[in-house]
Amino acid sequence: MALAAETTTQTRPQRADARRNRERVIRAAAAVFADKGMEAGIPEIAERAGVGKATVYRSFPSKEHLVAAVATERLDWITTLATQGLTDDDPAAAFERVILAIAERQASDCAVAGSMAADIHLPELDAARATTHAALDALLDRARDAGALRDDATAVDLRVLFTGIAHVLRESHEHDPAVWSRYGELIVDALRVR
Amino acid sequence: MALAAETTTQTRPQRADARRNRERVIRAAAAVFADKGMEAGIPEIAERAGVGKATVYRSFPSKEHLVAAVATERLDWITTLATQGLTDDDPAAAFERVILAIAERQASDCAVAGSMAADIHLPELDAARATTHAALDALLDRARDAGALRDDATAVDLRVLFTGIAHVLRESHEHDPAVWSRYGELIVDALRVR
DNA sequence: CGCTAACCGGACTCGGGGGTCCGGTTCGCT
DNA sequence: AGCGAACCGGACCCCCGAGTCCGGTTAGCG
Repeated sequence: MALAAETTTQTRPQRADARRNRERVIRAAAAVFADKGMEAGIPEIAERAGVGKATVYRSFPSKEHLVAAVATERLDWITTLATQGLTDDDPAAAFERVILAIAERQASDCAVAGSMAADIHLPELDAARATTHAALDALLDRARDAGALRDDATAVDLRVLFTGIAHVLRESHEHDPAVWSRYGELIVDALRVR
Repeated sequence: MALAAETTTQTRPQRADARRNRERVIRAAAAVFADKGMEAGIPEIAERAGVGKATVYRSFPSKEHLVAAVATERLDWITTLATQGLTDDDPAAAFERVILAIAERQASDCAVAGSMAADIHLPELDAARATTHAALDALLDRARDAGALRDDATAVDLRVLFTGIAHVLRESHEHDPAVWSRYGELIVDALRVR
């Protein structure tokens, strides 16, 4: 019975220490991915969690599953942000605010862009991606209908621009929020109607 | 004696077959890098050149040297393009034309963006990069002075936007010139004055 | 308290890419 | 043609990260 709802579906009861370690691992992974990006290694995550590699693989069958878990959190965050933006009175300003908020967070958390860029296909992650994509498209549509964006702007463009820029800035260890905000502006300008 | 000037400095005379293989390797590398990006492996390049790995390492002490050789060619091409743009009557149009030309070539040659993104520091390559950077900055300055670009636009922005987008599009195996031209436009729009 | 199932983690294998070595071959000068 | 130096490439080494195994440990129920 004990079908206590967890963050993720938990079919069988586990021991308390196992549950605790799973949480430690996912926290450590989020921290490491935030610093180094999704390409960070499992050994580093395990060490940061104060745990052996095997323990990581106990809760997450492969590295992809671990990445997916963190990425899903970030995608859900973006979805919430974009959905909130839909209720804003000024569609163009709402769009800009959302992009800048994402860019700002990315300054201190590489996993934001990483979650959009990850080339991983697991049901959980695909679903989160689809939801985020839909929310962003809605945000774009509203701004376009208000005459603020170019006709062919899509959420794909957003992903390409944002994850691309993020990739380059991460390699140069850029963490200055001002720089990130500025590139957020550039993205907005790129999609704005001429 | 025999100090015949080569493309790259050649201190000692080599045998003809060695010289021929060097050329084959660099052609193969350019082709592979164009298809797969600078992260392609040496084995693949050697095979494409019809040569063993060791022969690759005979002419190029490390993979970085090989990448640098191809990257320098591409950077020189960009430099020529940008320099020609400087003589154009319309600074804004010249800027746009150059960006679009680069984007168009990138559609079928990943090494263009790769040459700007490569995190390699060899004298030859650093020099080429500096020259390209200067030429692009001059192009930007002229367009800005004409009132076409935002005040803070730099060649660094160009590199960040272009290599970033290229990175994402390469991963999705995008080779359609139309798509590339469109992203070229987006880059131009991003840097345009509002 | 005691016992068993579940869990833990250090040590292991496996695969792939960069870089090197040596026995056989070829160039090219005489 | 003959010969030595230079060159060729298949086989090898090393490192690093993903993923697995087993002997020791601990939770937690009766």
